[in-house]
Amino acid sequence: MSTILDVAKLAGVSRSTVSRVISGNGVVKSETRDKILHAIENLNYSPSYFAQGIKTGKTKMLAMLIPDYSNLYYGEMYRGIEQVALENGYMVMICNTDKSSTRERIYAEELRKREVDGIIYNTYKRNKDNIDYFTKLSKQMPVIFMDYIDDKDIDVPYVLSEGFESSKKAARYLVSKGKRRIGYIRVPPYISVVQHRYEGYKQGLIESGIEPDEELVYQCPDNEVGKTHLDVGFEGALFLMNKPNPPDAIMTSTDIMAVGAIKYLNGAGYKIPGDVSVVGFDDIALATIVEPSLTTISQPTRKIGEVAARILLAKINGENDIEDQIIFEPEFIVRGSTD
Amino acid sequence: MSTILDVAKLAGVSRSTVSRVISGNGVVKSETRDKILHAIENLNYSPSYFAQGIKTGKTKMLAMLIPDYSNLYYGEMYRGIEQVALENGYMVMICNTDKSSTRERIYAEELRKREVDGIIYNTYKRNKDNIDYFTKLSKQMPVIFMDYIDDKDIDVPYVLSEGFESSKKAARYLVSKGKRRIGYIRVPPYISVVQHRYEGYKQGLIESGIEPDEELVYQCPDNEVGKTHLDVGFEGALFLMNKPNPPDAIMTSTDIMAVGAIKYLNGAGYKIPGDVSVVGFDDIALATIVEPSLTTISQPTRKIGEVAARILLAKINGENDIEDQIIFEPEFIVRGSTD
DNA sequence: TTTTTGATTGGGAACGATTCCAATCAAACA
DNA sequence: TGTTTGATTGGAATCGTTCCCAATCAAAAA
Repeated sequence: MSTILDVAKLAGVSRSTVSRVISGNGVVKSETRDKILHAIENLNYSPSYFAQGIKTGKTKMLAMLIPDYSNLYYGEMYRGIEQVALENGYMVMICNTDKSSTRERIYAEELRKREVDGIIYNTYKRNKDNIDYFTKLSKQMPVIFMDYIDDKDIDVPYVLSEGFESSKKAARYLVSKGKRRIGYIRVPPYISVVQHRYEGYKQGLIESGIEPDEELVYQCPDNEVGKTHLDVGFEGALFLMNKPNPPDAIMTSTDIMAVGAIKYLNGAGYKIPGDVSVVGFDDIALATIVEPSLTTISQPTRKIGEVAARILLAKINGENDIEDQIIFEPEFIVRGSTD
Repeated sequence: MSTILDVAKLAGVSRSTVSRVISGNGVVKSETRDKILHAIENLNYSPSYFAQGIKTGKTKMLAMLIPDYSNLYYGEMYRGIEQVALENGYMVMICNTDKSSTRERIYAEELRKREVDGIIYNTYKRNKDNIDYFTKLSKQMPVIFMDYIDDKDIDVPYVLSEGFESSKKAARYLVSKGKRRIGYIRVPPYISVVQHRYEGYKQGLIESGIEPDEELVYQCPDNEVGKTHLDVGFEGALFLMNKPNPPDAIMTSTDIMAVGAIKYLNGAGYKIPGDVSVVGFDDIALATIVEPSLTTISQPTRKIGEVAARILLAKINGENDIEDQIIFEPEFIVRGSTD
């Protein structure tokens, strides 16, 4: 690999001048620039990230923490992030935390050592220590919280989709379709958008004149590790449908849970949506693969990733006055599992 | 962030001595070592990857090129890689090439600049130029080809699953179940394991006394971009089932294609496996989610990732005499789509 | 023609480690 | 007691950049 010195020699100038054209800081006469550009071309030179990093403190590297690689919601978000990153000469490191708070910390520590320029933080457990850790971290370097909301005035950058109004809408839609016993399968109420979805569901029932019934809500136990949303959905449906007075519709916190529920319902011989309607949340690709296809609330997931990456890059570039708390409006999409 | 000099000062020794305990090269008196370890602890010091990298030329970073993030086969492989990497202080960068040869090159170029220590190369198109590029690259730095096989004596490191024998077995199984018109949905015959699977299918038929019928083979057109295996499977099933004399079983190159086929068959009202049996290849998680669950040939995908990572790390550490061409034997798993 | 000015360019220190080589020192040997 | 030896340790150069500051140079002004 050739160095800046080789380029300088070939172009007949000094290191400094070459550095100026590479980094774009400072002026260089255009003939000189051309000579240097030529030399760079000839030598197939590219500056060492190490040497640059040691001086500038920038790695041109972003990290994305995700709780579960196999949840393609994050895959879709990643696509948006990757696109923006690549356009700007950044690379993205995916850190799969497997829903473990410990692994979040291990990765955070590793990322600190590696001095990544920014962190996109997707968490699942919302462990208080970790939230505090990343909140504090966000004062020192660009960090953006995804899908995290405690109250809207919290002092960290975030990007998320609104969940309350859209869930309310879905619940009301089910009622308008003649459903009366609408169940819900949910993850534990960690402070998060997921809780808002649940609140929206309840509010939707109330506004439709139906009293929410705790009997129709299945919440997966808190402490079961290694269990996927798919399992939770399956078990939730099994649990709810075997009640003395089972639901005629089921809403869930996420699409994957809805797919799990559909899997149970199909297997147990229920007709969807005849016996039971199902509504998910996210609109992942799987939503159109399952049979019947899934009515869901669609987040602009890819867009969310893009926006998060842009905010991060802006902050890295020192633009601190940008808007860094963004809430997207999702869209209710009707498919076969309700109609 | 504190530097090695801070540690040296606090411990009352020189930079060199601190460096010796960090890198583990050279001897240090155990009392001195303890003092230094204490100082490191106190200052929460960790060496700068930049400064280390500039001297050692090592980034402690691996890259994994994958053609499609949403194909969870790669997700499972990644888990294996990640585990080994993390255990050894490495991080893995996932590079999603979206099946584009151009993007493969863009990423390769970027990775060269970033001087990653090793590359795990999953490709889809097997573009000749790129194969050559990575083959040449593999002479200069650790690169491992995944699922790639032209002939077994090719001179690059690789890890893959055998596809011929297992596909043969699956075909024979279908015949033993009374199926006679066994179709196949496949991707174009780029040099690869996928071709071997197809050959195995044909051989299985021949050994069962059935003449392979080209009419029952659907090969997706070569030039359609943005089309997923899922789409191919769907279209393949549609194509085959609407022939004058449709198949009574369908095998596919990959599970995702099989899922696409199942989606069509379900939608069109065929009974699986009564009217048509379906067999996939890979055993991804989706295989047990679809209805009916998918009979398939199971690769030890995670293990494959682990082994690939270990080979890479060995090479990085200069162990060049290790075995670096590994072939795994997959397992035939019977589920609802055939029984 | 000499001086001033602004545009370019070069030189050198710095970034934070690693590593070779020389220096130190105490114990062992003669 | 003087010398050799091996174990530790320190010093200095080095890796490939960036960036401040000083030097150079040509054109414009005097």
